[in-house]
Amino acid sequence: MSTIKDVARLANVSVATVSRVMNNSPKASAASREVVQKAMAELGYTPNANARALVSQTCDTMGVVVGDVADPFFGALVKGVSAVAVEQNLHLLMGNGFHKARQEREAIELLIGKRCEALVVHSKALSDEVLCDYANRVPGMVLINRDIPALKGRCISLNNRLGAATATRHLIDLGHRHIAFISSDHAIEDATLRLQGYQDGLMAAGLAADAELIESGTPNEEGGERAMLNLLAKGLKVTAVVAYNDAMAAGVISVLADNGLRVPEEVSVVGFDDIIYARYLRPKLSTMRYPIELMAAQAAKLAIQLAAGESEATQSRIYTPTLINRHSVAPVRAG
Amino acid sequence: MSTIKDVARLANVSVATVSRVMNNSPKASAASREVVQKAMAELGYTPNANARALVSQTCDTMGVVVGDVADPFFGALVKGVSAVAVEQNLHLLMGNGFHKARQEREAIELLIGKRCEALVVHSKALSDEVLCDYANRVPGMVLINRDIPALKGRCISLNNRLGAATATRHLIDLGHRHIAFISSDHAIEDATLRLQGYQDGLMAAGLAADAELIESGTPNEEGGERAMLNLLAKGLKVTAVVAYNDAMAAGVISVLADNGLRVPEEVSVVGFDDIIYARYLRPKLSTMRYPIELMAAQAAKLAIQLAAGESEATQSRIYTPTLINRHSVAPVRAG
DNA sequence: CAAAATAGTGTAAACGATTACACTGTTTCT
DNA sequence: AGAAACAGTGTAATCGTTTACACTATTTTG
Repeated sequence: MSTIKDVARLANVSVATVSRVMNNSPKASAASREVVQKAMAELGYTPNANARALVSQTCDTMGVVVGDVADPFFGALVKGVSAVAVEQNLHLLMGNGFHKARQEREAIELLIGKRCEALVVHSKALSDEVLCDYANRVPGMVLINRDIPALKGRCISLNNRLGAATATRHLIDLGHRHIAFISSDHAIEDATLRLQGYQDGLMAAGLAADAELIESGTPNEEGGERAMLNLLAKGLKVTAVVAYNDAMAAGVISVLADNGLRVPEEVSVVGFDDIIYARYLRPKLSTMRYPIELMAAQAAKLAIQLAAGESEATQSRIYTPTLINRHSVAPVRAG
Repeated sequence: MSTIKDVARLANVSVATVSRVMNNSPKASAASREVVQKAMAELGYTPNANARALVSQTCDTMGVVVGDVADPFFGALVKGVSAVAVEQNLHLLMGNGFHKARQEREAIELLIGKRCEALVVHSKALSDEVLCDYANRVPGMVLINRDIPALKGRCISLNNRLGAATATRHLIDLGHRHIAFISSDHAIEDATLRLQGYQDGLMAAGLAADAELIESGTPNEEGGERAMLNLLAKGLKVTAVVAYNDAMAAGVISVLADNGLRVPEEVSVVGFDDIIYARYLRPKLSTMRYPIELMAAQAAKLAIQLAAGESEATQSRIYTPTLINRHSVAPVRAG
C-alpha cells in the first residue's frame, strides 16, 4: 500500500505539499493540487488513518459497545448512535460484549486503545467500580441503560421498574386478577427491576403475588416459549401475562396460539421494549415502549459533548417507558 | 492519557522494557514485569492502538460494511462476521452505507484507511468498476450478496432469481393461479432478480404474467402494507402473494388480516430471507431461507484467508435459497 | 580462571502522517 | 528602486509504539 512519500515522489513535490493538498490547506497552489491529485489517483492512495490519528491525537471515531448486534434491540441502539455519528461526521466502531464480563472489558479496552473520543457503552456484566474506572480514564464515555450513582451525569437509563408496574396496572384496570410474569433468567438488573415492578403493580392493587405465576427463561423467543409451556403445564388460572420483553412475548403468544388459547380473548399479553416487529405480530403486541434509539442518540450527543470538555450534568437522565396499546390485551371476560 | 514513556519513567525502566512486558516477550525479567505492571495499573495505561498499528503494520481488525444495522437482515450478517472475528481474535469495525453510493464509498474508504486487513463489503449502490478498484487495492476484501465476474473468487452471493422461482412454483403446485408479487422499489439487482424469478415460475407453468398483479414499495413493513393496500384496491382476484422479503410479507399479512382476509385460508403469503422474527408472525411465515449469517461467516473466513495471502478460488460461491414451509401457505380452495 | 554463552536492558531508528518554521520568489506599496 | 507583504514550498520534529542492535552483567563451560 502506497504512502505519502510515494505520492510525493511521483508528483515531484514534498510530503508537506501532499499533506496540504489532502487537507485542503489554502497554502497549496492550484498547480500542486492538480499534480498531487493525479499522483494519488494513479497510486490508488488512501491515507493511513492510524498515522493520522497518532499525530493529530484524534481519530474522529465514536465507539459503541452492545450485547449482540443481531438482537433487534441493540440494532436500534446502534442505529441511534450511528445517526448522530453520521451527523457529526464521525466514524463508528462497534464492539460486542455478548453479556460476558471478559468480552465487555475487551470491547471497552479496544475502543479506548483506538482512542475513540466518544464512547457509548451498554454493559450489564461489569461492576460499577470497573465501569467507573474506565469512565475516569475517558471523559467522553457515557453509559446507557445503567444508572451508576458515582457517574450521575453520564448515565442514560430507563425506569424499568415503573414500566413493569404500569403494564401490570393496565391489566388490573381491565379486570385481570390472575396475572403471570414471564421473566428473564439473565442475572442482570433489568430482570430484577421488571419483576419488582410487576410485584409493585400487584401490591398497589392489593393483590397477592403468587410465586407460582412467575416463570423464566432466556430473554428471547425460545425462552418465552419454554417459560410459557412450563406455566401452562401447571394448570393454573391465568388471564394475562406480562413478559420480560417483546421477544419473550412473541414466544408466549406462539405457545398460546398453538394450544388453542386465543390472544387476547382468553389471555392478554403485554410485552416490553417495542422492538421493530412488535406491531407485526398477530395480534399486534401491546407493549411498554423503550425509546432506545432516541436514548442512544441522546447518549451519543452527550458523549460528544463530554469529549469536547463540556461539564457534565448533575443528574442521570432517566426515561419513562410508556404503554403502547395495540391488540394483545383485552378486558377480562365475565365469569 | 498516559503513554509508554510515562510508564517507563514511573517504573524506572526504558520504554523497550515496558513494551516487552506488554507483549509478553520472554526477554523481560520477572522483576521488571512486576514493576512495570504496577506502574501500568497505577496510571490506568492503555496502549495506543494507532501507534501500534502504525509500526506493526497490522491492526487486527476486520471491517464490515452493511446497509443499515437496524435492519434484522444486516444484524444477522454482522453477527456472522462478528463470530469469526471473535474466533480469530480480531476486532470489528463497522460502517453503514445506507444504500447510498457516497456513504458506501466513505465507509469502504474509512476501513481501508484504518488498514483493516480483512473486509466484508455489502454494497448495492456502487458499480462493478468502483468495487473492482477497491478490491484491487485490498487483497482481503470480499463482496457479499454480489457477484462480479471480474472478482470471481471474492464474491459470495445467493441465487435470488431461483429463490423467487421456487417460491412461485410452490404456490402453483398448490393450485394457485392468481399470484401477485410485492416488489421492492429500491433500484438494486435483487429486486429485479426476484421479480424475474417470479416470472420464471409463472412461465414455467405456462401462466401469463399479469403486470397488474405486481405492486411495489419500500422493502420494509410499511412498504409491504402500502403495496398490498394498492393491490387490494384494484379488486383483482388474488389467492397468493410472493413478497420481496419477510418485512414486506409482514406488512402484507397485516393488511390482509385488517381487511378480514384470512391467511392462509383465503390468501397464501410467502416471504423471502427468513429473518429472525419470521416464525413469530401469525401465521408463522413460510419463506425462502437466506442463510445470511452462514454466508457472512464464510465471507469473513475467506477475507481472512485472502488477507493472509492465500490464492483465491476460481469460482464465485453462490448459495441456494431453500423453502421453509410454515403456516402462511395453503392449497388454493376449491371454487 | 579466562572465554563463551546467556539474560536482561537501553538506545535509537523506524512506521506514515501533520505542521511549525525557515526559506525563496513574486507582488504590492511608497 | 527598495522595502514590505505574501504565496508557496521544503525540512525536520513530532505523535506512541516496536524491535534490531549494542551493551553490561551474570552464569556456564573447558
